[in-house]
Amino acid sequence: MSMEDPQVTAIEEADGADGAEGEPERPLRKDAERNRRRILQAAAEVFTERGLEATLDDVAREAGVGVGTVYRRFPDKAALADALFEERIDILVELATEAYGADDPWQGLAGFMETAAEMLSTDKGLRQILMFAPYGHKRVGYARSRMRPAVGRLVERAQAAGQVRPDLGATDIPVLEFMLGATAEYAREVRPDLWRRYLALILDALRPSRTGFTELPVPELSVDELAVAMRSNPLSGARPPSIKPAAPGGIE
Amino acid sequence: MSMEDPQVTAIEEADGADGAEGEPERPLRKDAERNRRRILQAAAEVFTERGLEATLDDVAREAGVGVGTVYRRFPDKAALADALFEERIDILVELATEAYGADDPWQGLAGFMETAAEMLSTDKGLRQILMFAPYGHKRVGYARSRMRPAVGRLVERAQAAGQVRPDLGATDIPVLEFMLGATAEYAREVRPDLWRRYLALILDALRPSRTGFTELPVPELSVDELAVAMRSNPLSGARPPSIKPAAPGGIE
DNA sequence: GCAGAAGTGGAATGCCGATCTCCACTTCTG
DNA sequence: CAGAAGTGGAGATCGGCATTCCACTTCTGC
Repeated sequence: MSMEDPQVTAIEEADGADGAEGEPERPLRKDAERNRRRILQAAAEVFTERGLEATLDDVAREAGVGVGTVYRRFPDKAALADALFEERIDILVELATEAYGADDPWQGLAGFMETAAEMLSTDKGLRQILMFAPYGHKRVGYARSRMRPAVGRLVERAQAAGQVRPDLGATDIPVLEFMLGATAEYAREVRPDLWRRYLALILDALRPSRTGFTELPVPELSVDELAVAMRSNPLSGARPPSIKPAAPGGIE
Repeated sequence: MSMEDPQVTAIEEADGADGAEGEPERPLRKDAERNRRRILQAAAEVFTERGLEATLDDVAREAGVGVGTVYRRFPDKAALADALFEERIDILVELATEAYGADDPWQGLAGFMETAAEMLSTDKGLRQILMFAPYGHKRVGYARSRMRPAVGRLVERAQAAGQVRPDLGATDIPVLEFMLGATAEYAREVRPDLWRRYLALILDALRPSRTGFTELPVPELSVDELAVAMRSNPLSGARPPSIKPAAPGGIE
């Protein structure tokens, strides 16, 4: 039993993501409430787009408020991110569960993989939270514990139907999703949907055997696109210092 | 036009990777020479292991010299990295070329993909230089321009032999290698060779059709391993501040 | 319509980690 | 053995970011 309905959207209802308050209610002032919503809204935009390395100043600017205001509502960055992604993680878990309802076992699995990849590739913040769990260990751990059996069932059912190779494991799914997410990020600037090509490839790999191959939904990267993807990628902690200050001691 | 023969190995011959000297020679003092070699050696170790975000202090410590000494030999970090990875990039290019010599076209392609993935998954610095090109644009660009046709030939030959699906493009190969490299990094602490499992999967995907499936060489990640991989991953700029200094006079 | 509570902006603070410089000292070489 | 070459490593400098603080503004209840 969860203590809160997981249906509520983070944007509208999350109140600091703690839920261990002695005080039941304390209606915010009208303007404050409006600002709180703006902040969540802005955080959604910024974290989704640029990931968790975006600063709270960025969020504040996007929201049109000062940083102080952000801190008045959320104890720290982690709390904000946590509140924000709660909903999305729940959606993911729900997807895995629902997919079991599909008539065709293969469709259930493949469809889930596609939808999940779709979410992940759109949402850099979600990707980071799920893949690297920098914040919200509890929430993510909980989500995973619900996800695991759901995905497991999905895989096993498809295997039992002879639609998926028997040597595939349940944990392969998140790893494959990780690969797709990484690819999406890599190609984001040139081809935001390149991951679909590789999902199709992977799905072909999951079949126990096949005659012919699935048509790939997206063309390969051109050589130039590949070059741009490489260059434009802001990932990795290894960036050359923007501009080197010349020797400072020289003149005084 | 490069002003130096790209064949020279970085460790033994690179001298600062500049090449714009008026002086043709200036033999280093014996101890200096020894140190220079130690530095390259240490850099190889450190950058390979921890990637380019390792600091020059790390390199210096590993080499058993002071940072100043490093700076005396290499103008800056980029120059050191550049000198260091030159050789490895060349090896990669050579591999692609050699693979064309294989009798079986499929073996040529598959073997190249495996060897390349092997190099990439072992060497975080190489991965970063190739995938994200933070330094050494010129060198990497040059390497790519030689790699492209070699890989293209490899793919086309295998396709002509009916061993690879015809909708595969040459640029798919580096992208797939990227995916494998990312996976290797992800699972590094728990299972350094997990990428082999996914390479096998991908290779199955590349066939135009198949009866049965290749046995996967490495078992799937256990649930615990997956959890550890997620948690232990130092990637991504979004780390929570190690310890928060409490507010002075704060309660709790 | 007003007092004071609640809320606000954003400059300022503090922290951290990284690169690169500087120079008193050590080691080599002729 | 003198002086040139080389060395170490402390610390100057930079930049970026989370978080705090407080003078000021806005709302709300009466």
